[in-house]
Amino acid sequence: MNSFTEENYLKSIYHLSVIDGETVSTNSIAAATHTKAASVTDMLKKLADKKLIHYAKYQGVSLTDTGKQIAIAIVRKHRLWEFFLVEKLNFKWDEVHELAEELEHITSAELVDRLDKFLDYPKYDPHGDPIPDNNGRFKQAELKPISALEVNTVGIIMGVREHAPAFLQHLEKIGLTIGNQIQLTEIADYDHSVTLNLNNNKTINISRDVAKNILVSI
Amino acid sequence: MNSFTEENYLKSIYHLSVIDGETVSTNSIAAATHTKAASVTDMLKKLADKKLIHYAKYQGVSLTDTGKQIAIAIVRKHRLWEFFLVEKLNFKWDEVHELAEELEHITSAELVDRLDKFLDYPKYDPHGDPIPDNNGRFKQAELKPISALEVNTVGIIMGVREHAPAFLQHLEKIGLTIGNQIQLTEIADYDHSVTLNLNNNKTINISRDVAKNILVSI
DNA sequence: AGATAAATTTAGATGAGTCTAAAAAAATGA
DNA sequence: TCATTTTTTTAGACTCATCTAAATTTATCT
Repeated sequence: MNSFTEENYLKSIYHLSVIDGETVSTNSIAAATHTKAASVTDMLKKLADKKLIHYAKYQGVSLTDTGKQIAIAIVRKHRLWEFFLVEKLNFKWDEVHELAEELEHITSAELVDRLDKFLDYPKYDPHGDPIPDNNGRFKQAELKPISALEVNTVGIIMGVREHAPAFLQHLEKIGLTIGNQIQLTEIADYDHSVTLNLNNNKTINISRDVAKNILVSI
Repeated sequence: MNSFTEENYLKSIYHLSVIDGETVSTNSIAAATHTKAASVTDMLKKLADKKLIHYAKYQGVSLTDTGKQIAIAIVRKHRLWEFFLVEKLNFKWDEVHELAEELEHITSAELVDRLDKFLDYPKYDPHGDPIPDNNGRFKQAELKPISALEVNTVGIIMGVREHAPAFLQHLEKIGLTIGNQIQLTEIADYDHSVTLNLNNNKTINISRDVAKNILVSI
């Protein structure tokens, strides 16, 4: 079996490869796992020995099929537990990420599948991320950050790129959450901040940084 | 915070002190944690430094108030998760112990209390063990092993002393489970095996070893 | 291309938790 | 009681995951 730590490396490599493309750098893994590059190198050798990653010195890494399968299984667990925490235990969406970081390492595959059934096979977690099925299959809906929309575009908020509680609490505070319909009415030339019309007729202004981290379907 | 490993030692010491009385021996802890006595001694020093146990060389150990509080919190989590697994995810009572051994180490106290509420504050887990409330309080019902009953006594099965899947599966097989009413009709002189009448009018015979591990209220 | 900067790897050390083997203390029993 | 057995502790070593500091490789820039 793979240790808690090995699982976290695989998960980080997976997430980074989705964002940064096929191969992932040692430094980016160090940043994601809150460790130092030297520690990452040690672990990469170990994961390569186990044939969970493709690794050539100085060349970055990518997951093998087996490694990817394990990573996706962890992501599945993480998102199902998040859904459970919000839907059944009434946690708020900004409270569940840390908890799911622990729960995702519970080993039993049987448990995950039963949890999935109990929750009635949800397709998306509370942050709008797709939940892989028990074969690891899922489709990422075609989403764009608000920062990439043109003026007058209408969209529905489907997810976020940033899961930090501070960010999610900020969204709560300005009145944005998953499912909201928004229309982009203006992009400021000066700072690229964005003005949105909500369908409760309120108008709000968000910074480019915030706009980059909110994903919509159009 | 305390590590996964430290928590398991505290839990083991707690369980052993319930069975064996106030102070617990190094060897019994080694057996309970599947380690060697030398490893236990090392850990006892560490737990004593943290003031979680009272420890004097060669004299056995007992939990401090703090240590006991932590141990009971772990027991509470273990039993709540077992209840969840059986009641909500439809696991069988012999399947949940191992899973709960992992789940009991999830740290959040908030999570446990919300789980408790979600489950509607259950008083007993699937094996009949009492679930401590969020102040660590619980009452152990007055239970006797069947092996301690006299002939003709009627009782209701309330719990088991042994949680190994093999034992629980054996009970399933011979038709005994929690809530069953039984009447002890005979104790064999030869091997102390016991004959029981169930309230479906079936009669079964169980060995003394099995009788010692089934707890009834009379 | 050559110099400098950045990224990565190696070398050697640390702490947690475990082990075996040997020493020390406590319990047992003739 | 005192010799023997059992229990417990000490001593020293190992693995895992981490670190810092130094060396090496790759990338970048003029």
